[in-house]
Amino acid sequence: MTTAPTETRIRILDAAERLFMANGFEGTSMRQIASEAEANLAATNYHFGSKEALLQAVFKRRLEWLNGERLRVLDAMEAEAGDQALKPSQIVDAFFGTLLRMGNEPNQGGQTFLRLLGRNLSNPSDMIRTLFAAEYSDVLERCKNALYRSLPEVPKAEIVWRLHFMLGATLRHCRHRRAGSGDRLASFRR
Amino acid sequence: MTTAPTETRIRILDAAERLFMANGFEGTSMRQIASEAEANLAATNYHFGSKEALLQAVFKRRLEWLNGERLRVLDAMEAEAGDQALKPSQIVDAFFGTLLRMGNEPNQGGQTFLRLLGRNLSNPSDMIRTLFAAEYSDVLERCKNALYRSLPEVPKAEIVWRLHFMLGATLRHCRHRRAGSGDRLASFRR
DNA sequence: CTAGAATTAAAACGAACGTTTGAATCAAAC
DNA sequence: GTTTGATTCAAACGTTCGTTTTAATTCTAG
Repeated sequence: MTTAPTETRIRILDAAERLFMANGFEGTSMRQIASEAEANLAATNYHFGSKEALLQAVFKRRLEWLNGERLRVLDAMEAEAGDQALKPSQIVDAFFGTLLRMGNEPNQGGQTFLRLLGRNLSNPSDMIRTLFAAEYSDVLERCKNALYRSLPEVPKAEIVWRLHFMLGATLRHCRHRRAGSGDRLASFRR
Repeated sequence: MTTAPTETRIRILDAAERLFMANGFEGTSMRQIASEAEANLAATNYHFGSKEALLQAVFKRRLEWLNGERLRVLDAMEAEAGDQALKPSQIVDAFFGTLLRMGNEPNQGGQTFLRLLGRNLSNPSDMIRTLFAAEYSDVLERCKNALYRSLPEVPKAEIVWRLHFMLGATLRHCRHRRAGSGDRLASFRR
């Protein structure tokens, strides 16, 4: 299926991620990206096809890892819980905690990506919106079901609303976060 | 000095304000602005000289009104207070309250402008930064001095820091505010 | 070794961009 | 009624953009 990512492909992804975050999508040119990645201009279109597809790939790389990690955390939690329902705080931590912990690991582009995420999801384009719908459906469905089971007395529609609000608050946080402030969950524990 | 603003000049300013807010500076073209303002493309450069100068004019129009209003509020407060120092809450309301009340008046572009403000001041360009330094110096100096007098026991450097933090929080609020939520000061009274 | 994928280089494409130009239009002042 | 200055208009300018093409080169697996 997908071939192993090449060295240049990764350099282009990293450069695009950083430049999109710093200057926005329209404010970044393919020539800037190629130059920053020390790659040829044609290589960007060779690997990704178009500028929009490159932005998609930037998001997809991180979201695949992130949502995979979320599912792995849920797996571990449910294995330990046996047939008991998870605690709501566990589910919230699997979903939001995993996201926020992404920005803590040094030597990673997680910090840059989180801010790019916050920047682009405030006014998402149709493209970004559909990409997220596809990429998030699995983990979102699973978290919702876990919450239904964990909070049987709360109407399902209410749970969906609460998730919406938490997502909005988290994106707000991502958009304005600055590097090096330590515990990313602190602002959610008050 | 400055001639009375022409009808088209105002239409261009309004259109630019709304489009810059919706699509960002790089994401908005002069042709879009001219079309939305039902003006000729050349009229935009005739009235403002360049795209950057147009963005500056968008900010300047609102900031001149805003800072003038702030000074008027301070004048009225000090006239009533006689030779007594103003209360800190009064100064804060003159500075931040006036800003936030700007978005409450219907039939005005204040709401749009506040969000444009929040959007552009998170990563301000050099141009925006210098414009703000010039436009804000008067009212900021006066508010700082009023706070020094109002809080003589607090070190001046500490007052400056607190102002910085309040400005940051306010811009965060402006960036994510949505229309029609009523009292703009509610989130500051908790 | 060889075939195929990956990369570089240089050039060009049409489209859209910000900007400029020069003539046409209009409103008042003389 | 003509002149003057401000404003509007259609058209074009040069530049940059995303993208494509062609060819030559390097890397890598069978």
